[in-house]
Amino acid sequence: MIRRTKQKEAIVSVLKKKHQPMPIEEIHQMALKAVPSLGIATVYRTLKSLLEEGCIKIVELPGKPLHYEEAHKGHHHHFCCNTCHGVFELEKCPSGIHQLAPKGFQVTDHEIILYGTCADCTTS
Amino acid sequence: MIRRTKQKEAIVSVLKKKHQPMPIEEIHQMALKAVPSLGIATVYRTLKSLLEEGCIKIVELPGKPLHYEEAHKGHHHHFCCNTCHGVFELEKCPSGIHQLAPKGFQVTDHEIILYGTCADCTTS
DNA sequence: AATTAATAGAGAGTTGGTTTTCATGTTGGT
DNA sequence: ACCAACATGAAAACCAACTCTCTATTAATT
Repeated sequence: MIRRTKQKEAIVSVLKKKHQPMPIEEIHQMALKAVPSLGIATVYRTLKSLLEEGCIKIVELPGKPLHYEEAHKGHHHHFCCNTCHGVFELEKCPSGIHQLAPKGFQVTDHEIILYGTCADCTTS
Repeated sequence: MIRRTKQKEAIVSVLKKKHQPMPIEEIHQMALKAVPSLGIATVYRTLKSLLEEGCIKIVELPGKPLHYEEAHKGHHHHFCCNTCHGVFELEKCPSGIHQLAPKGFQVTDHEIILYGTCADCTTS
């Protein structure tokens, strides 16, 4: 039987509130505000079960730890801020990208990552 | 004084022959054919100095160990084969990608990765 | 050929991220 | 309120990638 605990609720709540992919460490930091005793192992365990339930999904970014985001969003890509290291979602996705592949190559998926400075870091 | 050793030559030769980004392990495997006693530490050391000399550069791919490729190539992106896990270079790069960013975001760089099946794996 | 200082190889050690262990605490059903 | 099962927290263990340490080897100069 699966139980309802304040730890789980805190973690899920963090992911619901921040609409950006977050690394484990940041999820832990934010959830600590609700449950100060929260251990990192519990964050790992909870994210693992949320993944298995299909509620969240993993975002892999080169050279960064795994990030997690809610699963119910449509196809999209990401922007990584080189200043604050935040990861933001991009709405649009250019068509025709698959044509970049050489002849004979079958493309099933693609990833686009933009790097630069986010709006907040640009103005400040 | 910097010396010319068969180990270094073997490693450089591997990178020169295979025109694809390779992970350390694969570089080691191939260079072992020329120098059977070659230790992995030497591969790391040599790649590090080649990086510092600017002869090679790092290719970071989500969820994969660092790959290395020769540095003198122009701007390009990569294709990852889900079957043989080889990484291939793409020649073209679509323009206008930077316009995917939201207002106020400054884009300085971008990464595109295609996933699928390479020509060899498709036909066999 | 001898010298000597850079390089190599083997294995130990480190690092960052993640999982496991186990004693303790908590939840939900009775 | 009680109890059994599940969940938690802390620390240890784990893992893969990478670096360091130390002794032996070897390239380049003499």
